[in-house]
Amino acid sequence: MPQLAWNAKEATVGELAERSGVAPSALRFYEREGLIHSRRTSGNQRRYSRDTLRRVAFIRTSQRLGIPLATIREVLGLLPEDRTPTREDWARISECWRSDLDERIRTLQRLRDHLTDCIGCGCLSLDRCRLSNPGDELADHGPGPRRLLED
Amino acid sequence: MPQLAWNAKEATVGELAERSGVAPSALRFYEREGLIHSRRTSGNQRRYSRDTLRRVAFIRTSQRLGIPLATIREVLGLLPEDRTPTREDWARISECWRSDLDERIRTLQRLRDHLTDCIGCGCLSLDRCRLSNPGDELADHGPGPRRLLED
DNA sequence: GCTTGACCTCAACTATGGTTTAACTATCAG
DNA sequence: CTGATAGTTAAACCATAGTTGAGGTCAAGC
Repeated sequence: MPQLAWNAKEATVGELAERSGVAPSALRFYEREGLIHSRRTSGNQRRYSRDTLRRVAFIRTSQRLGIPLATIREVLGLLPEDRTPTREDWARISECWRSDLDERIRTLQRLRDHLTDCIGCGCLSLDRCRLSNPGDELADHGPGPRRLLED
Repeated sequence: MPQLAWNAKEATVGELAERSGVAPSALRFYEREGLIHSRRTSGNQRRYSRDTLRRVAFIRTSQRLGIPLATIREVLGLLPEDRTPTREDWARISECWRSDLDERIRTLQRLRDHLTDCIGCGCLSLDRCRLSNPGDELADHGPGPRRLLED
């Protein structure tokens, strides 16, 4: 059984995984992607400082809001590097997501209203229907599944 | 220059692509995935009946609403197979997306409200914050990017 | 000192929604 | 009949967000 206590000392991947509820493979992936950082022991094992737990919490929460990792990484870059982030620091960068959420809600509402219209007229045709016309107000750029309904 | 007129006769992939604004590769992909169907000529080339254009329009529109192809395929299965779908048929299956959209809008609104609370208290911590707790009201099942914030 | 469990890296695989490329064939206009 | 254009297939590749497995190392308890 791994040591769950983590008093003022560093954590291993396993410990951070247990504390955060995030799989070790995911933590290594986040590190590879530059979202979290670690010190290495002489034997090349990861050691995480205590504020990494909050960092991981922020990442997971942001993902639940539908934010892609690349965007989360950018915003994490706004945290101060010279000191441990304070509650105000976290609150400040959390603000970044609000306008994003507002925007997505508005977009979905517009789409729903158009859909209601289009069900009424039964159109859903390429040239007549506003829903079918991407240039109208939405555009998904590039292939592959990325952010759905992004602006 | 391909024949853009398509009067009461069948269309090739290129023609359907031009009319629908969807790349030929995507149309072949949709066919492989069972979302559209075609007749084959003696030389193994695809020929699409005219109502396929509307089918493709429905697919693209649904994708713009954030519906995954697998779900779109299921709903397309509700169309009558013995006759060309009428406007009422299209309107009927379009209804399927409304509750889906409503649900997603409500989910995003809940998340936004929680976020506003959490910015206020600056928490975003694993055990205290409602946003960080997946079992609460949202759950993303399985790995990989699929529907974001689905229910 | 040895065994056990946890760690390391790298590569391959999952799923979604396609695009791109290679090698080959069909169809049509002149 | 020939050449251009458009079609065919399968396999490989893109991004996102990881997981899984192989093969090897580290650290701690006994």
